[in-house]
Amino acid sequence: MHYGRDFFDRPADRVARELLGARLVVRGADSRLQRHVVFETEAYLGAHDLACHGSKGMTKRNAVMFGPAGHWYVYLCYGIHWMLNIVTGAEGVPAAVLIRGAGELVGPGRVTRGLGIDQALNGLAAGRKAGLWLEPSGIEIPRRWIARTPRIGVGYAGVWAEKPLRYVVDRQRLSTIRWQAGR
DNA sequence: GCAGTGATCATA
DNA sequence: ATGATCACTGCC
Repeated sequence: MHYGRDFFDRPADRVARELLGARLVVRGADSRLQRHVVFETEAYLGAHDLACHGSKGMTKRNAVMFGPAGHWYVYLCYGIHWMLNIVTGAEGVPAAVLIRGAGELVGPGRVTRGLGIDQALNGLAAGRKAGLWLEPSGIEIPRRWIARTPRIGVGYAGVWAEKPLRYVVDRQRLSTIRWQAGR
């Protein structure tokens, strides 16, 4: 079963860390499923977080962030790249987790390009109906394999640019775990 | 190291 | 209507 609203209805930094090792599952046009293990995420905490889109109030673009947890927030960046986020926390709190890497897809723009994701998913609840969801892997990632760093590309955000809200698990080690788990 | 890309948003 | 901005990528 996939992660639902309860899992995402928590602080974004907590969700971002716990999504490491989870599977991002997409149902393709041929209805086959692709699974990609999430290895990099970033947390955007809410209106007080100056790197977060929600910090400037609600707009047409970011309205989904203010809605219920567990919905996809997808927007276009630099005119080319779709960014895939999952909304977290209480309704009215504009928080989300950006999925920056999963499986062989390294980088947030490559994740969406690789999976064929665009604005059609924006606002949909993560799940079977949307054709894209997250599910537990059952694998516990050792805490010491997780690196926390400042978020990428948010230099404009003052002190918030420095907060260690990017979570990365070493991909080499991740592949080792999966192999040990017998897959 | 930096150009490309175009929707979005504030300003008018 | 116009101009600045931008949670990035690929090629120099």
